[in-house]
Amino acid sequence: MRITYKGDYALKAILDLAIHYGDKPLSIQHLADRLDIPIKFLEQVLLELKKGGFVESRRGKVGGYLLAKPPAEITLGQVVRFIASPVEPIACVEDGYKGCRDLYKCVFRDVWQRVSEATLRIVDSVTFADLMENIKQKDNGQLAYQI
Amino acid sequence: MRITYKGDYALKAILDLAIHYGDKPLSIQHLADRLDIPIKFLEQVLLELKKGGFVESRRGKVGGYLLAKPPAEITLGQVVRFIASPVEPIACVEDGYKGCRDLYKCVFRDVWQRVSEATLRIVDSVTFADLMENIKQKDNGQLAYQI
DNA sequence: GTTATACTCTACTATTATAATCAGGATTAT
DNA sequence: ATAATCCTGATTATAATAGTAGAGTATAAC
Repeated sequence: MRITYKGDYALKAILDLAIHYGDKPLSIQHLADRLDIPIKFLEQVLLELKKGGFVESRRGKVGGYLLAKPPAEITLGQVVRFIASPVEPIACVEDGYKGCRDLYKCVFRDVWQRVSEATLRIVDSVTFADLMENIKQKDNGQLAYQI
Repeated sequence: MRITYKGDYALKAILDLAIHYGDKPLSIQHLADRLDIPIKFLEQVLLELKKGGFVESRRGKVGGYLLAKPPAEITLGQVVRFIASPVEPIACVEDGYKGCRDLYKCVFRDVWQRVSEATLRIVDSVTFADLMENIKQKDNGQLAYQI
């Protein structure tokens, strides 16, 4: 697994929307400013997240983005797998890989498999509600606005 | 952590040298043929591995490469950290990262930290002697030549 | 119904990482 | 000597990543 800027932006945007879950929509402009993300890039990311069912949007004057589900129902793993690179650490599970003559005998693959599983166990167990809780703890019971 | 072809090649070359530990040197040509790696690319990889102290080389007519240490003293983690991309799944531990305004409060970072640790626990616990043992088990007590 | 505000969509560009290739030069056993 | 082998540095090709640009569409408010 490798978290790119795009994935990082996606996670932060969702966290911000989670913090404002139940409120009015947050505009792209607003999110971009708060999260320090190039606005046109964030547009693309949010559109993708919408297709993935993570967020909803409202157009027009009081439009913006909303979290599509309660924060407790979205895990880091779901977002990472959807928007970022594969969780697997190596190409040998992907198409067209030709580094192995006999994949069944590859002893490395077993190790990468274990790494994948360990990674998934972690990212699939963390929800955005958990992250909000962590923020409160770090910030004396407040939901910090600086992400 | 993301294993590239380069890292994959490095690991396979070391495994092959481990299998032949105590024998005559293996030439780049030989390794490239057996492992199905572009020879000029493998040259670069082996040179790098030499600088890292993983392998030794002999020039001249019966030259080639040798493992610099017993297979039991080289872990996957050592090689991966040396030759491949960073084990950490994200850029926020690297230089020049500007996706966080306040790194100390970043709740994601804690998760990536846990992923790193879990990954390291695995790759640091596997030696090339372990891998050789696994090959034997997969191949009815033989050390398979097809990697 | 006009307008301001916001999202939507498609295409393009720059930068970097990855993978591979090329052309020789240096060393050493025989 | 010479053939086999490693050594060195430059170059190229491809793809992924990150970011930019601009025209279009929907909607709430007036």
